[in-house]
Amino acid sequence: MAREYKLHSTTPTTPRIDYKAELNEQQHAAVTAPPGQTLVIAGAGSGKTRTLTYRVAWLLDNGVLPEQILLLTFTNKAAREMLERVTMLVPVDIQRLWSGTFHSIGNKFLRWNSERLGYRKGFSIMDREDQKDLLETVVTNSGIDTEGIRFPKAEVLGDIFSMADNTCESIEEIVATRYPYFDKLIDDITKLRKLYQKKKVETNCMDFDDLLTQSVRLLKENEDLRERYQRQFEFVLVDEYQDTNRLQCEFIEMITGKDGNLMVVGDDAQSIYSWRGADVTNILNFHEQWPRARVFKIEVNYRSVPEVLELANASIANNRAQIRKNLQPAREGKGTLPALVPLDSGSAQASFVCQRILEQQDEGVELNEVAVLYRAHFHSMELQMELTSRGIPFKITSGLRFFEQAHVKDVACFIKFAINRRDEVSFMRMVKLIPGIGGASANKVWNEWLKTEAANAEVMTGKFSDLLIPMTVPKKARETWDQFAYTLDELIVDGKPATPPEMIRSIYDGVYEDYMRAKFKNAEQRQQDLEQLSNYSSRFTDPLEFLSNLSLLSGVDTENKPDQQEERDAVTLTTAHQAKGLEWHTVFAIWMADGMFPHARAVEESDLGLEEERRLFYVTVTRAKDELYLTYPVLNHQARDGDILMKPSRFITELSADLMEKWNVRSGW
DNA sequence: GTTCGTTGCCTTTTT
DNA sequence: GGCAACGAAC
Repeated sequence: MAREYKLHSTTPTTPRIDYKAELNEQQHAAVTAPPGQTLVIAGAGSGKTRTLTYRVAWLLDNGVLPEQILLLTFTNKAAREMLERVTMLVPVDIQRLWSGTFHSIGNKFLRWNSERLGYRKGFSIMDREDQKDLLETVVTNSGIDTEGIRFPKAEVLGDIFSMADNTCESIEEIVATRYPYFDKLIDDITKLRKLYQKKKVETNCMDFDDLLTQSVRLLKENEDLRERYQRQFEFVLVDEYQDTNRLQCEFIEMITGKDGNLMVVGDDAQSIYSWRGADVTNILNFHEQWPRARVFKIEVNYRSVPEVLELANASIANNRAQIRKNLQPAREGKGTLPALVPLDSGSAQASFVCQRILEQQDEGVELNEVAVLYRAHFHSMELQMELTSRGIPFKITSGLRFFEQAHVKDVACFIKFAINRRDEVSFMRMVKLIPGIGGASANKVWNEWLKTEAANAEVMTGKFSDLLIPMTVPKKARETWDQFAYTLDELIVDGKPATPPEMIRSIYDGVYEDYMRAKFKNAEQRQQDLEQLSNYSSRFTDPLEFLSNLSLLSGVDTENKPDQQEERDAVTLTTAHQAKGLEWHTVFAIWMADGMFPHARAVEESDLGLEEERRLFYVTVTRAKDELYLTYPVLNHQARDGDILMKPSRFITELSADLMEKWNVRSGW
């Protein structure tokens, strides 16, 4: 006979949450859905994050261990925010929970198991620029004649390969559908892809897409790993499912298993990443892949006033491919309609936005509650200048992320090379910083380096300087070259890498300070960036982990900003894409002119392109809680063609005029 | 042959 | 403002 024995928990018992009281009926149904496969269709502003958060809390509340939960989100920031909210509901050590983007989770798997794929330990991660550099050398060494004909540049090749990876289609299919003008070059492109893949293994580097393709390969080819991970991750949750692609879908399948517990949450009306290979059919045909899946809908919008929501609903109704939803407002109307504001010029538009922001501030709206959204980064230029000259603080999600800035990448390439001594891209970047060394000389020293033992050894035993200084370099470069070699010595102490902050200090003091002063006008500003980088790095003892985080997290500044900066009251400037999941009291959507939004190129592509632009417009307007301004300049001044007459966006003209109020703005004198 | 400054052209969205 | 192509200087 068996005896029942209970082990008392040393932590206080989890407080039971009153889920019924804190959630609406639809949310409650999704949160407490039984195990199995679940699709949650959640409209804009319907408490999608809230639902997922409570789902995680509910699982923990029902005895699921944090380690058994895998939470996949679109950005690392979203994962962090969700986990922070979970801890407010239930006492749990969120470190134990697995959460993050597909790439960061894939990276974790690969760090443990890269040898099984023919890689060495401690591979480097290449960003798009590194990828481009490596592809350039692959093309040059391939012997393929790229002269005369219109041969795709390295960047375009990277896009083609990436698209093939993410959609799990062949090069032939990708070229046929997206790059028909390269039709005759398919053989060359396919050959280059093979060469590139080989080169990545040789240099022990992975690009962003490898983090996923190789993870999927790893799980497909190794039954033991597949079983182990499937057993561990009892509950898999996926956010923003409408923006997943074929490859991510396979990843989910591998990690969940045919009968696993999977909950995906998304809104097909907000699918805006097809250009990156996202496939709306993932969400539209979810039940075909998972026949026993339950479907829940959440159709109450808590965010926006009815006036804003009506405009959004009317707009998205023009799209054909979608799941019909009936999004209902929970809030009371205010009686003011969204504003349609034509302005004379781009600068008038900037002035208008600034003036309205100041007026709003007087009315008690904090700057944190105001955002300006646009289709493309360069749309914000004029506004940035105007805001600066008026002294209105703003924070901008810029085109370049922290890690992508030249000076940060420069410093990182020293660390990368010191750790992965086959990292050709980093080596090249590093030595080309030396005055007098360009591509040709760099190639020569690289080939010499490859012949040394240190390039192939697991651990670095000798000194870099002993190997590098005897090499022949141009006379002009000699002195700096030696200095570089000694700097590298400081990065590896007794075969062990120094700590990240020590490395950064050595690189900066040893060589980079001089370089930066000579090269950049704003050296002061960049020095502060590196200071911040060093601060950030101090939390890591393993440089590899530091580097992974640097390339996979969206940036140091968002991750580790001193409170003062983070809390500072400021207007947000962002692209519509990056505004995903966020909300503000007042939203200005600027450059709402045809050709700008929708973007001219997206319209040329196909009907599908236009529908995606409309979904992006839908995302834009549904960010507004109370006030929405749609502005566009009537005249667009261009350096080459002079003034061009602009028409309002077709997304505005196709709407009934009584959904908004037109403002006639006149300039003062 | 190699490096480096100058000129002219173009500008979507990102993990 | 960023990048490729071109041409001058080493």
